[in-house]
Amino acid sequence: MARPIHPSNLELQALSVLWHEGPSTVAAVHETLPDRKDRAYTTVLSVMQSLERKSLVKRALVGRAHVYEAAYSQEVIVQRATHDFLTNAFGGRLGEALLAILSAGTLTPEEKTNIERELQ
Amino acid sequence: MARPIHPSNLELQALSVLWHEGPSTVAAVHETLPDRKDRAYTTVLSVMQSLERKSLVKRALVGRAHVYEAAYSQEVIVQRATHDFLTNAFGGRLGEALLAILSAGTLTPEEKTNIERELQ
DNA sequence: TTCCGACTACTAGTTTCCTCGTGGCAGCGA
DNA sequence: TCGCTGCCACGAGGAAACTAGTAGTCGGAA
Repeated sequence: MARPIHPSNLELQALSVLWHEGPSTVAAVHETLPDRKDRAYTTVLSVMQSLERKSLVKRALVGRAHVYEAAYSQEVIVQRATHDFLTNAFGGRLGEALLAILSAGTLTPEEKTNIERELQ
Repeated sequence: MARPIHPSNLELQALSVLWHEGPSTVAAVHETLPDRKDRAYTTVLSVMQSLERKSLVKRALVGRAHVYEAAYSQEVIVQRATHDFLTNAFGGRLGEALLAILSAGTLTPEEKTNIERELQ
């Protein structure tokens, strides 16, 4: 069982909640999913269970609720997803991808300086 | 007819071939798909047919072969895919996404200056 | 004790992808 | 004319992904 298995899009969303909010209950993830789509509680629960099956999250009992925690860092998981995205949408052309992302929104000044530093 | 429908990953790859190589036959796309996975000719054919069903490509008969051409520009289609990627993998955080892409490969100097210009 | 609310386990249906095989047609070379 | 080759239409099948309902458990309130 080795390598972290590729999470699906919705699973990725759930993971991104865990990375940014820390360990969370199903209910908390349900509230926080970034695409804000209306979903049943049990739908999110199923996603979390699927993540657990893939060993992408760990689970702990806290009080009556189960608290889920990402098992791998964002860097590790997202690297693969990024590579796929690059290949699928841009045929691997980094430059095009960066421009597309830049035009998808705006950066805070400090993000901007981060990027500029990274460019060197 | 409305909105261009969301292409799947493989469909996106096929489109990226059309955008970069221009109008192409199924055989040409088959050769050129960026992930270089081994696939049957008919698999790629199916993908192209699916794209046509979604009106994402146009088809013309040239000699005995059908030549496919993207019906929408890369910008239009990729914008949506980029937004989804951003939401799914980064909860919408542009900065993180940019850093992830930067660390996925290297830029040519001219891409680099393009990006820097865009940053302003 | 009993009942209610919060949670999870289990299960299942639908849809979309991805994959490819089969068969048919048209042209070309012998 | 016959057969081969290249190309497409059609359709099928399996695997995920996404969705959600139902039933069961457990703790706490009444």
